[in-house]
This record gives sequence, structure tokens and C-alpha cells, in this order.
Amino acid sequence: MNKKMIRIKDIAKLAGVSVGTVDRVIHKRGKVSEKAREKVESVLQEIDYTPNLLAKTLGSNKVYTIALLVPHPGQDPYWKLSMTGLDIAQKEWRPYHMELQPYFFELENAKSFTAAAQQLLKDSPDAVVSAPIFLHEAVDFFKQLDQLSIPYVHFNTMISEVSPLSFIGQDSYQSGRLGASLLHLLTKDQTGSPAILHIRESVQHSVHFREKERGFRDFFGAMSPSQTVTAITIEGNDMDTFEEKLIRGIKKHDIKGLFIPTSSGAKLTANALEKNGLQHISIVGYDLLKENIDLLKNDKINFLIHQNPSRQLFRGIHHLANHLLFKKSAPSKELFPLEVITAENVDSYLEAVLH
Amino acid sequence: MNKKMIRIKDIAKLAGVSVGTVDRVIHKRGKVSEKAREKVESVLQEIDYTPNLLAKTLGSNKVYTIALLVPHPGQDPYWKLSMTGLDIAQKEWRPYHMELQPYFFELENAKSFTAAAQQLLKDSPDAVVSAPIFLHEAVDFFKQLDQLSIPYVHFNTMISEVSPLSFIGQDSYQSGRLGASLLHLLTKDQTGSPAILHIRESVQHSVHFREKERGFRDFFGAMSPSQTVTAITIEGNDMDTFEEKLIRGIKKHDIKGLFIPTSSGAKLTANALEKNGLQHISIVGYDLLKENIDLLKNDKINFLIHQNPSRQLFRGIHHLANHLLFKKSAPSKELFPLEVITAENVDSYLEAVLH
DNA sequence: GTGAAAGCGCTAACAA
DNA sequence: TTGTTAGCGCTTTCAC
Repeated sequence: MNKKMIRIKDIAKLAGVSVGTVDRVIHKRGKVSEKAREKVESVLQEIDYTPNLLAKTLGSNKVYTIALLVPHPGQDPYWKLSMTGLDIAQKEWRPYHMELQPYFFELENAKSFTAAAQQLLKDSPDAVVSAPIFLHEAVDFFKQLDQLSIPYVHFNTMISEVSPLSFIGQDSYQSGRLGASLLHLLTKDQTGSPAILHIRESVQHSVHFREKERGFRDFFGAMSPSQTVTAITIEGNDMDTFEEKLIRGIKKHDIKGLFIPTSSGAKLTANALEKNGLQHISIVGYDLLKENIDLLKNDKINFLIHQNPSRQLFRGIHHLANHLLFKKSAPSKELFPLEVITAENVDSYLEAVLH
Repeated sequence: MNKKMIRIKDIAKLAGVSVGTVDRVIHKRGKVSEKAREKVESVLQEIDYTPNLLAKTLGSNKVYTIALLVPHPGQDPYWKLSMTGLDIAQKEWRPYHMELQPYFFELENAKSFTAAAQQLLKDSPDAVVSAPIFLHEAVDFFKQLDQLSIPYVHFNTMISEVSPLSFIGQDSYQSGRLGASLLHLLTKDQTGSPAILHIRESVQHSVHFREKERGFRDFFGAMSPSQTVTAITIEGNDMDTFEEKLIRGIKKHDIKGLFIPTSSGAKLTANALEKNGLQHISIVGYDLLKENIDLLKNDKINFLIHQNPSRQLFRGIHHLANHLLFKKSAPSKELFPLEVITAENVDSYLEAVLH
């Protein structure tokens, strides 16, 4: 039942050299005579050798630490979602002696980002995964990591100023197009204008949102050039003025459907619409927040686009762990599918293991 | 940078016993005196010991073989898709000396299933992952595996007659509901009847399709009880008669939209509709076959539901490999999300790594 | 019941 | 330039 695998020792015997020499040939390290190299290489050609990763890793007996630099989960439901990715990664990698250490910063506070980053650097982890929310401060930080040659991956937000080992996230432009197409499907028989709704908090991840808007506009532009497309931007986070400003915008532009890139924006909007008897206006929102799921099931929101933040984090850790432990290379970019969520498939997403 | 982990040796020293005794206590094997057991257990309480899986696995030096019993990929595009799951699993598990051995059978030929199963049994693998297409023959086979205590997982098709370690797939009933909801969205402003289309080949996986039909009907039943729902079944696989029968069915029942659970059925149907000037009829199909993707992008199909057969297979292998290698337990059921594919998000699915 | 020791495949240090 | 050997942490065997 248990077949034997080829070992370095076997190769050594076949080539008539020692294991040390075989090791040197395989890893191109140290000095090897031409003759010996040829013998070993010809044996390697013949047989099908794959090294035993377990034994390989067992040799170097360290514990690696991967640091996470992410927004505080207590402050924002979207980032809270991402944390299940940490839990699952923790379970998966613990047996390989990979330690995961989160450092939290506040979403609206660039200083707290810097502080968390400083603390992180002091603890000198072996690798870092981060959502580079604050562009300016982030760039400084990642340049420091570059200098220390600490590998890092980015997720959620793509920035072009530095070069992470890997970026994990979605194509924002295409995400905007998708949102537009869904809104179009919902409202194509109605008169009026589709709109993208920006809410103040959004501004910080501006690249993100600008790209979504571009995709959103492009879709309608290609579909029906005569169709006007509106962007409503609401500044300030006072609830009462939010509602008032929103309704004013809707009436002014005769809005028939709203595309809302901020995950927590859909709830505010749905409530405001209901209060004002405007339930006929369609909503396409983002992410599987508890409130969004409820609204979806109650038909107050029509579609959600799922960004799967937990899996983004999970995959980021995955790539770094493989990089550290097994020297496996990571893709420079891992784009996630743009997942369409409706009342009828949302449960299947909730039940599914991290996928 | 590299912290040390607690080893069995450390525990032994703390408890004042030998590593052998610690091992016996941890794994409850062999004889240990009450006194020794207590000492070791009290140390274990104090400290946070996690065994080194690498070393553990290295100890038992075998190669495991996982056999796959699946439809021949050359005969059916859906099953061909699933094979990328094999490739990726192969890459992932090869370093752990896990061998994957496929055995193919023909989709329309129960005898070939039995033959492949016999061959598989002769090779006595350590585990089996299979799509139990032919109910009757499959049950016999899996009962044999039970007797040999060879663990197995099922994917794609759920059968209740035997108890696999794990089932991997989707909720067919909910999948039918989802299809219905999408079709409803597409056609809600039109008169006529929505229909589910069964094509002859479908019959073999009958449970699957019956469940989808039930979900499909239930959705419309709850949505608008007065709405008639049609089922069109087309027997025989002669192309000409297919078109004729289909068009006849559509006209007779005044069909406004079609839900087509067979992955290759959407193409046949879209072509027939186009030939007959019935392009206004909506189509919701299944799976990311090349032809389906083209039709989706050309607006001949409106939605696809993605079953992700490659990942189903991949996860099946994953669970078995973890079971064999690390004694990790697998969930008895892993339900995949019901993924909605449109012209605007299909590329994001194609680019994504197996997810 | 218990401890000592060999061995899993690979790496790295040390001799030759 | 090569071969030999001592580990890595855990399992398993063997002797006491």
C-alpha cells in the first residue's frame, strides 16, 4: 500500500556520488566538478524526483511571523468581515509554526496608521499583509519594508507606488460595469436616470471609487449613449442631512436606480427611500454585511456585489506563508471573481466555507 | 527572528519522564502509569503545545494514492472543466507524496463505470473521489469500498444510499429557485410562461434535475400562484428533431423564458431560437463552457449558473489528502455558493485562480 | 511501564 | 571538490 519514493540517497547511489554532492547539484550551491555534475544530472533526467517538502522544512526549525496591518474590525462592518479570513488562516497555518499578528488602525485616522506601522516595524515580522488605505503614509511604510527586505502583499486597495509581492482584490473598473449592468437590467423599462452614490467616508479610498464610477459610466455610455448618468455625492455624516440631501438629489435628477459602492451605504439609502415612499427605486450595493443581507431578503436591495474581504486576507496570508516556508512564488496579482448576490443565492454564500 | 517552539522533548524534561512516555500520553497508546500520566498532563495544561505536523508526517514514510472515478473528459465539456481541478490538486499535493490516479468511464455507459470501478479496486488506492452518476452500479461499488474501509468522497451528485466521508456540490433545489428568480427578473414584464427544459441526456442524473425543477416551480408558485410553469422534455439526441420539438413546445405553451439545467443544452437552444426568430426568449443556463461564455457575451444567453466542477473535484481531493496525511476531519457536506454569471463578470471568473 | 535509540529525507557543518 | 555526519521533531521498536 505504501510505495517508496525516490530520495536523494537513491540518486547518490545511482550516480555514484554522495548525498552532499547531489544536494549541491540540485541547489546549485557550493563547488561541484563538471564530471560529478553531469553524472547527477543524467540520473535526474532519467528518474522523476520530487523533494520531500516535509523533510526540507523540518530542517529549518523556525517560527515565522506574518504581521497584518488592517483597519480596526470594531469600527467598520466591512473590515470586521475580513477578520474571519484571519481566523481560518490561523487554524490552517498554526501547525506549520506560522504566527499571525494583527495590528489595527483607525479608518478615519491617518496618524493611527502610522503608529500601528511603527509598532509593527519594532516587532520585525518576517512578512506583512496590509490594506494600504492611507496612500501617503502607506508608501513611506512600504518603502521601509523594501529596505528591510521584508516581503509584503496588499489586498483590497491597489496602489501603484510600491511593488508588493502580490496584490489581491478585484478589478474595480469591471466591478462598476457589473453594477451598471445589473442596474440596467432592473430599470431598463423605466424612464429616469441611473446614479452612482458616493458617501463621504468613501473619499479615502478614492482610487477604488473613481474606477467604479468610470466603469459604471462606461457601461451606460456604450449601452445607450443618450442615457444620462448621475453621480450623487453626499458629504458629512449627519444622518438627518444625509436623508434630506439624498432625496433632494433623487428628485432633482429623476433617479430610477442607485449603485452604491460603499458597503454600509445601502442600508442608509434603503431606509431613507422607504421613509419617503420611494421603494420603487432599485439598489445595487456591496458586500455581505448583516444588514445588507436582511435588506436583500426583504427585497429592499436588489443585488449585492461580493468582494469577499475575508478570502482576500486569507489568500494574502496564504501566499506569504508559502513564500516563507516553501519558497513558492506568488502571482503578482490575484483578481477575485465579481460575485453577484441575490435573495436566492445569498444563503449559499453564507453556508459556504471560505471559498 | 526565529522563536523556538515547545517540543515533546521539552515536555518530557518538565515532567521528568522520557519522550516515549509523553508520546504515549498524548496519543493514548501503550501503557502508562497513573503517576506518569498525571505529571505529563499537568505540564500539558500549563504550556501551549502544538505538535509539528511536518515531523509527524515525515515519520511515516508512505506515498498515498487517491483514485478518481469520473466521466471521461473527452466526451463531455462539463466534465472536461472539472479536470483542471485535478491538475491543480496534483501540483499542490505532489510534494507531500500524494498520488492522484484517474479512472474514466463513459457517460452513457453504465458498463464502463463498472469496468473502471473494477480496475480501480484492483489497484487498491488509499482513498477515492467520485461522481456517483450511475446510481445502481455506484451503490454496489461504494459498499465494497466501505467493506475495505477505503474512505471516499462524492462530488457533483448526491446519493443517499451510502455514506461518503464528504459530499461536495451545490444545493440543487436552491439552484432551481435561483434560476427561476433570474428568469423572472428577465421576463417579469412579459406575458407567457417560463419553462424548464430537460434534454434527454439529463435523465441519468435524475435526482439533480428533479430537484432543480422542484425549486424552479416553487419559486414561481410563491411569487405568483397564477403563473403557469411549463416543463419541456426532449427525448432523443437527433439534432433536427430537437429543434423541431423545441419550437413546437415553445409555441404551444407560449414560452417567454427557458431555464436549462444541462450545461450543453443552452447552445443547442440558443441556436434553434435564433434560426426561428425567437431571440427575444430569455435563457438561463449552466456552467462556463466555452460556447456558453461566447453566447453570454453575445447576449444570446442572459445568465449562467456556475457549478464550479473543477473546484468541486479539487476540494474533494483536498479533504481526502488531509484525512490521509494529517488525520484532519472533513465536513460531511460542503455546499458551494450558487454563482451567478453575466456578460460583465464572466471574465473575472475566467481570470481567477481556482477559487 | 518506561527509557533509549534508530530512522523518516533533507540541510548544513565539518573533515578529508 | 568531495564524503560523512549530526541534527530537525516525531514515531516506533526494542530492551530492561
